[in-house]
Amino acid sequence: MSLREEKTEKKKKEIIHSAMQIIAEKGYYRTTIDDIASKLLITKGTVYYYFQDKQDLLFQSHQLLLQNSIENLKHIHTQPLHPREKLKNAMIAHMDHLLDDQYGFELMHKPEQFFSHQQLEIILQLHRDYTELLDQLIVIGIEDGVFQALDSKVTRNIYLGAMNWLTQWYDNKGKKEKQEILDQMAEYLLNILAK
Amino acid sequence: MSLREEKTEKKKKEIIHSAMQIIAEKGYYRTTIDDIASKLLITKGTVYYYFQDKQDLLFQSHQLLLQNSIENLKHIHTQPLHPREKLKNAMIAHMDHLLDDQYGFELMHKPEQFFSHQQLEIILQLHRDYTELLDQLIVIGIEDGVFQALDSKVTRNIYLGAMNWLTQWYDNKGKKEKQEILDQMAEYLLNILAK
Amino acid sequence: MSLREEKTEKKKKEIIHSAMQIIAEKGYYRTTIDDIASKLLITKGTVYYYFQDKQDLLFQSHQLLLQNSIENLKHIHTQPLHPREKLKNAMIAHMDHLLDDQYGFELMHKPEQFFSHQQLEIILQLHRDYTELLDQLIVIGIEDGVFQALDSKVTRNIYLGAMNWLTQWYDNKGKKEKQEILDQMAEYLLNILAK
Amino acid sequence: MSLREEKTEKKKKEIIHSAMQIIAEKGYYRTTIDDIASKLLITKGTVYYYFQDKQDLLFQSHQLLLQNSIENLKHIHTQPLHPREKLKNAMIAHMDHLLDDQYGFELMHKPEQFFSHQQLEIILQLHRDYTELLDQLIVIGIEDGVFQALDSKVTRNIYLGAMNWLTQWYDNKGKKEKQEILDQMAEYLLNILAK
DNA sequence: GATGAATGAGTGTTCATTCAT
DNA sequence: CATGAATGAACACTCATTCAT
Repeated sequence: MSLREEKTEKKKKEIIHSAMQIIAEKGYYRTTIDDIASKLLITKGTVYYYFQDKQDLLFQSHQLLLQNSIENLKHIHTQPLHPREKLKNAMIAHMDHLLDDQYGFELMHKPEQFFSHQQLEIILQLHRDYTELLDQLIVIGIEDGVFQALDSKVTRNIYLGAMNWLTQWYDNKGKKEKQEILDQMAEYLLNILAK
Repeated sequence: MSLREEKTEKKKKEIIHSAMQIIAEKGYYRTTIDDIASKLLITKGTVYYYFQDKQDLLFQSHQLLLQNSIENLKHIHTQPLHPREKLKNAMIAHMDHLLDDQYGFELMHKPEQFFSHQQLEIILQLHRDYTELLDQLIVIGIEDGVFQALDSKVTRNIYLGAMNWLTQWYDNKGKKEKQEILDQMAEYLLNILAK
Repeated sequence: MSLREEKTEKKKKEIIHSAMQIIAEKGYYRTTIDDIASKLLITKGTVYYYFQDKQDLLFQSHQLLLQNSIENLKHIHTQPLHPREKLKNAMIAHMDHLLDDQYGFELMHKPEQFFSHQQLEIILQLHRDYTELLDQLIVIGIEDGVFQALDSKVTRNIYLGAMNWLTQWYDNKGKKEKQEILDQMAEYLLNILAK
Repeated sequence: MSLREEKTEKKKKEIIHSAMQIIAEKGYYRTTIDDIASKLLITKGTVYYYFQDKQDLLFQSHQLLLQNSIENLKHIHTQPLHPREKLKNAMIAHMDHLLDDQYGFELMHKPEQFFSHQQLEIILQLHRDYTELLDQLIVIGIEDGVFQALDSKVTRNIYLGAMNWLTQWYDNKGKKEKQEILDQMAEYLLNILAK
């Protein structure tokens, strides 16, 4: 990658980051291109220089987010840990990521409303990749006899729902430490699979 | 209530129902008043005859939904059943309702973005009423020694998240019967509290 | 006039009166038929029973107002007074009327914007009748040698402008009594014609 | 001021001028943003690029008008003329301005109906500044013994009313020359203060 | 006579998008 | 590369008006 391309890439990430923050706060429809631009002290036109349109910006943001999450999961897969610990780590990483970047919740809900057909294909593939990795953690645990032999897909969906919902009720001014809550959540959820 | 008032009330409910369906499909911001009206073969003006504005329509819809859910839960409370069965029934009723009326998911996410301060007060109170009733079902089970003594609030939030997420992945053309899925979901979730 | 017609006439005047008050406060365009109706605890439909449309209501109100003013002036004409006193009385009556019924000021400004062609004819005729009567009071004074021989039309327009402007600055909570102000205004204005 | 800012300023004034003309003709409420835009062969959107909303456009127009008038009056104050001539010049300038830019009459009537609280503060202050300057011209004449010692505020209000009313009856196709009429008006009005 | 319900044309406003410079 | 200016398609909302009952 040339220096120029790197610079471009860096600028794009800046814009994506700014967009993600504002969309997380205000939601996709309430966020204007102006909001995103003015936060970075640039103009609307500049955003259009780097992205085709609002949808494209959203798409690239979402894609980046998912790719990062997948990388995370892959990394966890490679670690030499007990299946229960691996799954627990995956869940905690998921929630951690979610709370840092509250963004995206809106988009996980009916993504077909936000993306074009082509984009949707890619997004859904990434979703599948992510859930696949999650499923494997469950399946491995079952095969190892660590977990009950439940339906891995239903279980995974329960996990995703419960974890994603965290942004609704997590109170960062609450008494408990964040890590304590995430740990508790993970433990409770692991109860489902416990023998 | 006079005949005329009843008719008005009926019409309002018709509009609310139409609105709920379209908002469930397309989301609040993509739904126009025209969409809602033309589905009922009436005009925009008529919608405005019954509701102050788009927000008011949304508010009244949401309020009605929550009130119905609360009634449901209250009814379950009065039934002479084992705590485990009560909680299971409550969960199944929640999910059943959700799948019938997919609406509302979007709104549960950051309701402060959709409602005025006054409206928000009312909505949040109804939320509290609902979760309170759910919590009680958990607490009673714990006190009766049927459930583990987990944190009822965290457990309840796991339940709500997992259940609300169902609309994301439930496939009504899938192999399994709806009732079978709901039962399975409830059973898995009850695992968390199982001794 | 039959009893029924009288009742109708009375109701029309009620509506006209209500309309005049609100239009005086809020202006023609900011006043809705609903405003006028609800002040009288009747419905929009009822207003349309008595008047063809908003314009018609406005027209009839304005017409009534002008007719009353003309009657006033005619009455002053018949009184056995010194020309200066007659003119002064006419001015004070004009201002008195204006302050009671602040209405109409907006309409005197470019009436062609408010009325249909036919209506305009009638309104303008009434305007002419009124100014004619005012002019005569000036002319008589000049002929009697009481006033300077100024251009009566220009003088009359000065008088009308100065008087109609009163609603802009008259402060009914001010120190001076209303009658005192009106007297002072009239005296000052008479200075113009004074020899 | 940069070239670009100057261009922007120029464009804003163009729009203001267009708006003032149409509002003078049709009144504020009958004037649509489309009217204003299409007169300049631009689109509605462009108007909104330069002004926040219709009210803002109105406010800025009115403000400009008043500022110009105040400048005029200040200039007259500095001239080495007899008090009577100064006042006469001020009156003629006022009327001249009014006839050129018929606009604004509607707004002087109950400005609180057109402007926001903040805007109103500014507008009223400008009104006060203007009338203050007018009052001074009267007071100076009185102190110099040129005028009768009448109440300067009442006199000023008579002057303003009579002058502003001119737009109602001035007929630019009439026999008399404009300057002749304005001179006559001023002379008649000065009669009031004449000893 | 009176009303509640319904209408639809009109208008202000927003905002993603384009493009010449 | 970046920007300011301009656009126009949408959309929420208002309100005079109509009409069946």
